[in-house]
Amino acid sequence: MQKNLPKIIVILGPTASGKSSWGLRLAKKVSGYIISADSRQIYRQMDIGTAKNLPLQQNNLERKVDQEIATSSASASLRLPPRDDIHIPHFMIDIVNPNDDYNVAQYQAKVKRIIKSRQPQIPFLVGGTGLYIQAIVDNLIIPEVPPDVKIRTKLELQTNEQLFSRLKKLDPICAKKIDAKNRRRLIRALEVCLKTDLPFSQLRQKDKPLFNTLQIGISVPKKELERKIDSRVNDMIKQGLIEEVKILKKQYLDCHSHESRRYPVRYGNPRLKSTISTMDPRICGDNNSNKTTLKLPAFSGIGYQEIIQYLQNKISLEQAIKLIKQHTKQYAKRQMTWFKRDPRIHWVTKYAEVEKLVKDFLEK
RNA sequence: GGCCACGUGGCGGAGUAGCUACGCAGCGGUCUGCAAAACCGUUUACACCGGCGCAAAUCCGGUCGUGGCCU
Repeated sequence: MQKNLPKIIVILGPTASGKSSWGLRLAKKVSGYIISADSRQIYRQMDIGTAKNLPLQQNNLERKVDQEIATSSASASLRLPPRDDIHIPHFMIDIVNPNDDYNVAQYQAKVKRIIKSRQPQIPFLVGGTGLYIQAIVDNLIIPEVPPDVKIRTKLELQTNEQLFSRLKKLDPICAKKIDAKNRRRLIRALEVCLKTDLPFSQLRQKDKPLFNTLQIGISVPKKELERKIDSRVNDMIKQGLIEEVKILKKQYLDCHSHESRRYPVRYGNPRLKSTISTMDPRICGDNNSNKTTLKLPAFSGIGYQEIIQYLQNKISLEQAIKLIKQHTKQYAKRQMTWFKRDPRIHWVTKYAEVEKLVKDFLEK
């Protein structure tokens, strides 16, 4: 344990493992607060599909408490006895609109600021987006090269092979490690090389850690997790996911009022003749273009893509629900693949274990 | 009962004699400005029995099964 570094506690795990409720319980216990580490809860209006219910309850609580304070005298409210429904502040939820771009760099910067401003209160970083968590825990130095439309537009014209051989020249080390067929990564690597005249591989570094971190992973047996996912998805439908998506679709995807995209998008392999390339993929989500629809990052979220397909009459509701469940399970698996490689994570199965870990960590 | 068609891996779906189809799912993995994304690797098959052929998922015969039409 490094001296003098602020402490943070990370609660991670696959979707539906129960992170939010454990995080909330812990935060109440030690009067901490919560920072969501979830790349989808960032978006406003996407509540049901991103399982935001707990944080939203907390927000409502906040309003309620505010009202109580407003209606009672200040001194009286300060003396209110401790109650179970105390409000725990939640951060990094509802911070941009669904048609905004968002990324790790922005996330990292903002979270650092929040933690700093709240010291010495204990933050609980709760979520399942591995990269976002890593950006904070390992203090990743993300090359300060924001996405550049011009460069990306040009690069989008080339095939994977062309991109790769170019990268090989500019940054052989990076070329060795990169997925040669992953255009998104190829383009970013080239973008950084071209803008900085430095190899991307040299810029990807970790800075000195900013925090003393306790990472807790919630371990749920596979079968049980699958059950939880199934029932969570059923609940989402009951809670009105379809209605939520309808509203979003109408507002952001149907043929009206949208600014042009910040960067161009090409679908599929440019060598194939079926490839479509366009500068504004948000054109009319409806005609045969589910891919187009999905180009708004927020709408690539599980639960949203499938319901949109359903609303476009491409699949039945049953199929949509089945797909949501399937995709969620696949996602959970990917999350585990990511987390597995970090040996610092303490995997636990029972809440009592977590409480002990936290207690020991805070006493150190 | 008769006639016709079809029977390929968990599912979809090519292949009509000699070489891994493929897609999805499953399983494993990658990950530094879109990460619930993007990408990579990979297991499982030719209904059954017999025949012709150097060689059969592929041709012939039969058995079983499925679907359709007819009586």
